[in-house]
Amino acid sequence: MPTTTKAVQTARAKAEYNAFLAVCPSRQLLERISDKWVVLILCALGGETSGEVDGSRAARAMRYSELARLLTGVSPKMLTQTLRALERDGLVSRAVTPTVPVTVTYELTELGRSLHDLTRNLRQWAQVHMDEVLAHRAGHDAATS
Amino acid sequence: MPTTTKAVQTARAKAEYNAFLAVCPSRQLLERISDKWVVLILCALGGETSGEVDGSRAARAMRYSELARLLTGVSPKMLTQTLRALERDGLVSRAVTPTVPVTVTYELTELGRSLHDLTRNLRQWAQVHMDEVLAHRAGHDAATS
DNA sequence: CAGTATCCAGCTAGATACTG
DNA sequence: CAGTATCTAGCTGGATACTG
Repeated sequence: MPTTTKAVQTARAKAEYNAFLAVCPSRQLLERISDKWVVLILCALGGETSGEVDGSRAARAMRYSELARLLTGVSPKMLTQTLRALERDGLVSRAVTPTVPVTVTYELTELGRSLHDLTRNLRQWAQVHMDEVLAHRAGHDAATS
Repeated sequence: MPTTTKAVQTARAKAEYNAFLAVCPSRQLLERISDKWVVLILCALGGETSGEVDGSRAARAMRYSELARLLTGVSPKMLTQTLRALERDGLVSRAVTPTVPVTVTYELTELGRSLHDLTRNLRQWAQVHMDEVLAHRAGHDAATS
């Protein structure tokens, strides 16, 4: 069988590879939070609008345009797309108030807040270790050049 | 000035946007760990070769080909590229033993292990909450269809 | 106000073949 | 064994214009 062997092997490898991915739940989580707009929206709705690490800001609901203004440079497409995805996963809730014109607010759910706590921990680690990482990177680049 | 206005506005928006990104250190960290091969390599070198959560497996050095075999489906290009990036950031160390043929092993550094601890926490959260997320997602899809 | 629709460019990952 | 080199295809995100 000269024609199938390669393809079969590839398919098999793909299957195993997917299996390996599947057993790593942190992968699934990363798939959700590794999107840059997700992190920023989480920050915004979680109340981290400044660079502070006081950790005491309250989560609050924000309007679509409010988010758009805060996440400077986000296109309506990405903002909507990201918010929809987060809503789909039960991390944010969307509330429509039938004023004229219509008012829509987004807010972290309980689950969303627990995820936000995680990203806060990430931020914590980052603030402690990223300098080290960046320093090592710079050193490595200098040594290699 | 009819021609510059738009571009200037865009550039300004980009700058502000980058500033907002910069104040969020967790973004930088995510930039590093959100790569799927990074997570898998961290898992592998951290000793999480199975889906177990016993948390007691020791980190160990692994050879290039060993990693390639474990991360089924990874291309040599991606494997090398990812390992180099991790080495550059001081998260893994690369050791060459001048045997014939040459033997190369990779190992988590102290910093790498601390990052691996983080991904373990992520895995923890994922195992607790991902079902909830996926259930909500399924429910949302069913309601929307 | 809060989106939707469309188009396009850039980057990245995968396949593949080759080498010290 | 442990990579490097090259090419290409697909997806993602950004710009932009339009609408209930």
